[in-house]
Amino acid sequence: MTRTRDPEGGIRVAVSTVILTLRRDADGAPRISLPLVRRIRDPHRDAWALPGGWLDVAESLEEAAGRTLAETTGLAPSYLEQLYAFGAVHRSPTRVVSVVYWALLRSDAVDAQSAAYRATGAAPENVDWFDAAGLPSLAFDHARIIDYALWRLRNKVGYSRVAHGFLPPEFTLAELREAYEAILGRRLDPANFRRQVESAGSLVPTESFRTGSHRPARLYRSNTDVELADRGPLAPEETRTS
Amino acid sequence: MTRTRDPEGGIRVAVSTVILTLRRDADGAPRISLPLVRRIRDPHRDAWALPGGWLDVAESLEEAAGRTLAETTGLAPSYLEQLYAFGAVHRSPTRVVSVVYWALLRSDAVDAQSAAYRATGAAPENVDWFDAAGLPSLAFDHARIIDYALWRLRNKVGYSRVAHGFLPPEFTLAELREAYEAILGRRLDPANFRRQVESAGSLVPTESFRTGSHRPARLYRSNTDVELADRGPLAPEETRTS
DNA sequence: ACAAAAGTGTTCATGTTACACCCATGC
DNA sequence: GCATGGGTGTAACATGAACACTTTTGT
Repeated sequence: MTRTRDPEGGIRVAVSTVILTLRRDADGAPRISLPLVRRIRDPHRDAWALPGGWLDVAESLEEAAGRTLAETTGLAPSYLEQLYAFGAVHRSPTRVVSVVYWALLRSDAVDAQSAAYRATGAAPENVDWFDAAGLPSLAFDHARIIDYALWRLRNKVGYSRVAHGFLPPEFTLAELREAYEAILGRRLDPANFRRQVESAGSLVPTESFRTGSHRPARLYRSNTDVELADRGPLAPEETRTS
Repeated sequence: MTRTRDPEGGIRVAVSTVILTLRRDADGAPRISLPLVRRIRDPHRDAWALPGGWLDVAESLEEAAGRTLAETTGLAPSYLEQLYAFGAVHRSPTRVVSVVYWALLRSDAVDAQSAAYRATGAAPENVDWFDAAGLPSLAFDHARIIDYALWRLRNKVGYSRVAHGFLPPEFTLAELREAYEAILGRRLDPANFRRQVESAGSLVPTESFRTGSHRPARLYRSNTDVELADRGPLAPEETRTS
């Protein structure tokens, strides 16, 4: 903001979002899954790309992320965080700076919305869900952006409660552990996992139990006194759709 | 990138940088210090602001950060990382999305450059250095941006080698510890600090010693095999000025 | 000799990992 | 009854904080 030359060089600002959820595969194991949008115009026509769009003058970055998220999935995220601003000169034929967010969706909400779309036949067009481990070839630098989002998720799960963003309000410890295992890509010891999350103080036990197989498992709630992740001094105006 | 309406709403992209270094105060204790620029036009004329400028069509975000950094300090950073993209609608009278970076400068390089400026009388105008703990009132949302940068630095120092970015190629463990202490704002046990950084494998002992007071202290080098911080899958094109 | 910083050793508390074991349910 | 996941106990090990102690210099 100290330069004198004309700033307007035809740089456009786009906002895209890496939307993540857990879906169970054929074996019943949860996998990280995300929606992609098939592009209907050049560049990269017909290629799969991250949901996103141009930033509107009247909306904040986070509002734009929430908007395209709703347009793509019909849902509001359980967690939304800015990932990175990508601005390499040649990442698109025209000059575009993409501010990318990443979001978590509750898997039960995704399933319910999918069922509703099937019932009404009103699903968004050109949107499909993909297993994060088996993505098609993607437009622009979106493959690397997704890699980075998954890396951030794997890191963040170690020092925050973001994994709760995948789960409904009540869940068993096995379900929470399965979420961690899907994110980290490795099995966790159930006994040690229990003690770690219990001592973290982020869980509130309920008096309900999930029955149906073997010994019933106690249901827990997320402790809503604590945010899913510490955003530091980033005040609500910048981190909330408000 | 899926929307149909006209994208061009007069949104401009600025790049600013929180430039951090260590300077010794009157007592000889190192303090985090940063350069600010006095604004010469509205909005916020005469207020202090972060160094920055409009993003040029032909330069990447990181190049823009490096450029304003050089314009402000005459130096290249020892560490440079994107901090956050700020895009609240009313953070400026006109619509501006600011992609903010944070950078570390070696304190010896800053001192040398200051001396050179004094010798030649060619110092950049309207630039002054401030102790991070005693900042004046700032333009826009820049005070909060600096808070966030300092928070990020404090966090990152715990799981990376970023503190080395403040120091010359050779330094004593006491100097490294002083850097950590200035960042964290608390004293560290010299004995435990030594073992922790030694076992981290990021230090290479030399055969030289810093003499002059009491028992000579061994000089160390940073292990250049490892980056100052793990940037994950963000490839060089996005993280380097190249 | 003494002060002060460099550097080593030791102890205690805490957290992590591995794994043995008991518990409660569906079948 | 027995298989299976839910849940508890425990020992081994790694990590970190606190602090006593030795070493080496300048004065």
